[in-house]
Amino acid sequence: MGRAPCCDKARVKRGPWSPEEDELLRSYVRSHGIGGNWIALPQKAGLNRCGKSCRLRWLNYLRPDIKHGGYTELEDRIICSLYNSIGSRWSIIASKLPGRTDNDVKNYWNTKLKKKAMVMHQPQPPKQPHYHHHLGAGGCVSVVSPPPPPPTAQSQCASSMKPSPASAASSPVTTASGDKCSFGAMYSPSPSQTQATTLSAYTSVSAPAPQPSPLGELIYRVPPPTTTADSWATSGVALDDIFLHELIGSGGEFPNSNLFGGFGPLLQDRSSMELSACYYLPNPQPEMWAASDHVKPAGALCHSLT
DNA sequence: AATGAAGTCAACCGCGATGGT
DNA sequence: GACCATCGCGGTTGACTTCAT
Repeated sequence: MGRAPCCDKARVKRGPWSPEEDELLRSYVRSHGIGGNWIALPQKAGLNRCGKSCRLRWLNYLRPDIKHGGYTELEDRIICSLYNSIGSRWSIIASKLPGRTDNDVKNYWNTKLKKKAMVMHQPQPPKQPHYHHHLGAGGCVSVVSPPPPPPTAQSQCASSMKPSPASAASSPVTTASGDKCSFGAMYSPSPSQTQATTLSAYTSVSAPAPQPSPLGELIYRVPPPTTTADSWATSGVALDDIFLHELIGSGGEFPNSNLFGGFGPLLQDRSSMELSACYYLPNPQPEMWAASDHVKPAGALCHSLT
């Protein structure tokens, strides 16, 4: 037995919205607000549309602060980085991009960014350094071997081409041992790099912080690329770490406690912890691990990514 | 100019989450 | 706790546009 439809599909108009319908919805929302009930809204607004359709139209198109197209390189990086970190959680990703909607970001990823990454993706050359990871009890990793070459935008994005498990919030990379880790783990900078970049991102900027626009804050935190060519390579490395912090929340509390298995509270003390990676065990529950140093924890496993 | 392929994106669908009763 | 209505999300579809031949 199927779920009852939200409205009588035979009686409501479907398909593209006319300018008249747009104006009806816009003017109704302007004068009455949404009123907390999208299902009842169409009738009140004089629209022969399903409530869900009205909601979608408003959120994705009619809202006054919506931006369409014209994605900047920074937005590309944010999308790729967040996709690497949390997977296809478009609403979360879109929330970091003022004026962008989840639908828009999703379309942009599916039609442009993903393809770009696939085209650019090159198989790893045989002589790759092995990135040894210390696996803590929580199943997380920290890079302790010499850092890999700086990733390019393409390589960073390309890793996202691997399908994400539906329940895990990232694009996993399978290690030699069969465990999975996020791309951020693979390309975490060396301890000194991480520290320097993270410190730079959080504390070394002397200019006053901009106003609370999420994107503004990100711009503030991410060191601006010096050239177009190195833009991804220089700031992309740190982006995952920055975003993971970002996701934990400025006060240390994780905005979505389900993400990363609710490990946010462990990460409150930034001064002594380095957020190193997000690591997935065969258990699909993703977990965050904050390492206070880079010494292999007792009983930890060591991986080589091949 | 015609036509088919590929790309784009608004809109739809169905499901899980959430909140009220 | 069960039930119901609604919301919000991610995946998918299909109409339209652009490109290549």
